Amino acid sequence: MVTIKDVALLAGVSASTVSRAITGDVQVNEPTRLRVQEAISALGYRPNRIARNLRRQRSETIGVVVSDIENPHFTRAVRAIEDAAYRQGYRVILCNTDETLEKQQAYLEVLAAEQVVGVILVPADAADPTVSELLDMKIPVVAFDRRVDDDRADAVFADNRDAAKVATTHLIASGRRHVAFISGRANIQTGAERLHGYEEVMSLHGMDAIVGVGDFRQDTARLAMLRLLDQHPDIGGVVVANNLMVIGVLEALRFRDVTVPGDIALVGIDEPAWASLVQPALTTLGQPTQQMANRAFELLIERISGKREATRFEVFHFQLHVRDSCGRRQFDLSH
Amino acid sequence: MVTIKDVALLAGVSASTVSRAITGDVQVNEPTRLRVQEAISALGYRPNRIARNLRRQRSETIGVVVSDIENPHFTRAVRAIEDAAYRQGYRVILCNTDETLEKQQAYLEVLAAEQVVGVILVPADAADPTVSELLDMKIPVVAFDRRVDDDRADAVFADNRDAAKVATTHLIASGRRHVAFISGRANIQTGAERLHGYEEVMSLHGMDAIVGVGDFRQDTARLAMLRLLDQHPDIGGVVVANNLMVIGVLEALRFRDVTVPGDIALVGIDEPAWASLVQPALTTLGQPTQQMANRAFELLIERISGKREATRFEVFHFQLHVRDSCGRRQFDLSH
DNA sequence: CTGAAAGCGCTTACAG
DNA sequence: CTGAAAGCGCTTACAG
Repeated sequence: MVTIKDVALLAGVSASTVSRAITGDVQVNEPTRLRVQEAISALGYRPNRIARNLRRQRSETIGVVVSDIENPHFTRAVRAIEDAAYRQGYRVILCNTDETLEKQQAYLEVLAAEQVVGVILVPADAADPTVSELLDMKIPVVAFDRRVDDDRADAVFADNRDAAKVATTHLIASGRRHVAFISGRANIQTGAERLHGYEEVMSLHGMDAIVGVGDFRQDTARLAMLRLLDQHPDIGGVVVANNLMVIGVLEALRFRDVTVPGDIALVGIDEPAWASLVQPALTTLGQPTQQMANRAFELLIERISGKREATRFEVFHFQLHVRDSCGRRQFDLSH
Repeated sequence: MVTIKDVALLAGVSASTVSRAITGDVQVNEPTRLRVQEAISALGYRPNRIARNLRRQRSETIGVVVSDIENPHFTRAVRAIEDAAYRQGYRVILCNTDETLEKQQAYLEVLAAEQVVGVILVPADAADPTVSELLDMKIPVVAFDRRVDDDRADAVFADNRDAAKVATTHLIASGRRHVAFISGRANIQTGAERLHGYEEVMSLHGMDAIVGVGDFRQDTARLAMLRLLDQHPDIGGVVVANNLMVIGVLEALRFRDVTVPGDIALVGIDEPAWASLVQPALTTLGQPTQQMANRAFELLIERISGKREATRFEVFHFQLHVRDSCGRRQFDLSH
């Protein structure tokens, strides 16, 4: 391995000068700077980042902690963050928690030990004290998709309660009765808020809530939907709390020969790439994932660079994409 | 920040002893080990990984370089790698190259400077000399999905030529004539091999190849399919070279009111989560992405631990999933 | 089994 | 503008 000393020797200067020529924040005589550059290319020297980080007491790495990168919402978010990080010279350490507190804590501790400059976190548990430990260490944390309890952390999320309200209202307005809800995990903020939005609209219309308990994953959603079909044969519509569960619900409906939107109208929360490809094309509520991720990164950078002291929450809004799964377009065709 | 010296002071031992008590590879007297442990918990000490890495001249981080994590094939692979890495105590730095040599080189250089212990790489360019530079530095590289030219790198990939052959043969055997191919990038190994497999089968049957040039992305595939429909109104089947392009092709077919499998039968290479949800359900060739990723990680660990000297290539095989988009099931129903 | 010392490869006040 | 020196927080031969 070629070190800064080798470069210094070849260029006939001290290691200090080589260092200054590289970082470029201090004045270096132009001829000597050139000689250093030549020596660097001649030797193929690459500064050892670990040594630099130790000396500077900081890395150029951010931690990105999501529940599961296979969820298209988080895939897109991670991609957007990685893009922005690359442009600004930061590295991204990717962590999946599977919504477990254990993995979240383990990973946050690793990130602290790695001296990351900041963390974007989809919190599995808003009350995790490890988040506060990071903040105590002056490592900024931006919560994504959900909030954390420690109010020193910024947060970027969407109005999940409103999304469920819009979805439920849309089904009722389309003439559906006995509208059911396949919920995500109630112990996770997005899951709880989407459920509450649904319940609120149902109670507003004097209707009973019909909830199938899922956990944001395909398999349990399929089971929940099958059970609901047994218990409530009169279901006329269903709101599904996230994209992965839509797959499970569609499987259940096909298995039971229930037609969509004929027998049951369906609205999915989240907008996956395949929303308009499935049969029938899905009516969805999509959130601006990419913008949200970009904003989360910007907020983190503001903290890293010390530009901002006050905590900031930013709330984004879902958008309704009306397609075929709630029967709306059929109405349009009849005109 | 609490350092090893603070712990040593509180425990009444030297920093060396604290270090040995933590790493645990050298004998430490049980009572002193306990005192050290107590001091560690009392102070909430976490060893600084950067300092450790600098001293040990290696990190515990691997680099994972893919073309685009939004491609479901790579999403799944990255997730599998991250899981395995977590279990073995490694961190994952995620890098997307968008199939460009520039980003690949920039990232590989960053990973070298970060002193990663190994790299799993989906090469955008098999001839990139930066790969050899890594190998020169004794940083093992495992190529994933494709090979690299430097034969010191292990490689895990699937038999892409065979996949295209099976897909094309399946369409011809289903009675389709004028079978077209929507290709990926010909300058990328998987793209070239899939194209060659198609051409081989077509020429074997004395048929003319009908190729729409795509680049593995949705938009260009849509355009390519539209153009093909204009030029060859008699197309009876189409093989699509990857999952993202299937979306574009289906959009084009719908736009032109071409029915699947009535007018055109379709086989997609890759097995995305939505394969059985689209209408009609897609006949696909799926590769065992998760197994491949796990194997790639194992190969990397063998190199990192110095257990193996010889380069290894491992070839996995695609599996045909017959669904509705090539009309096969309709045949079955008629029995 | 334990401590003192050296050193990993940088950066950065401090002089000059 | 440049160099010598100190030091970031660890680990690890070397003694004892």
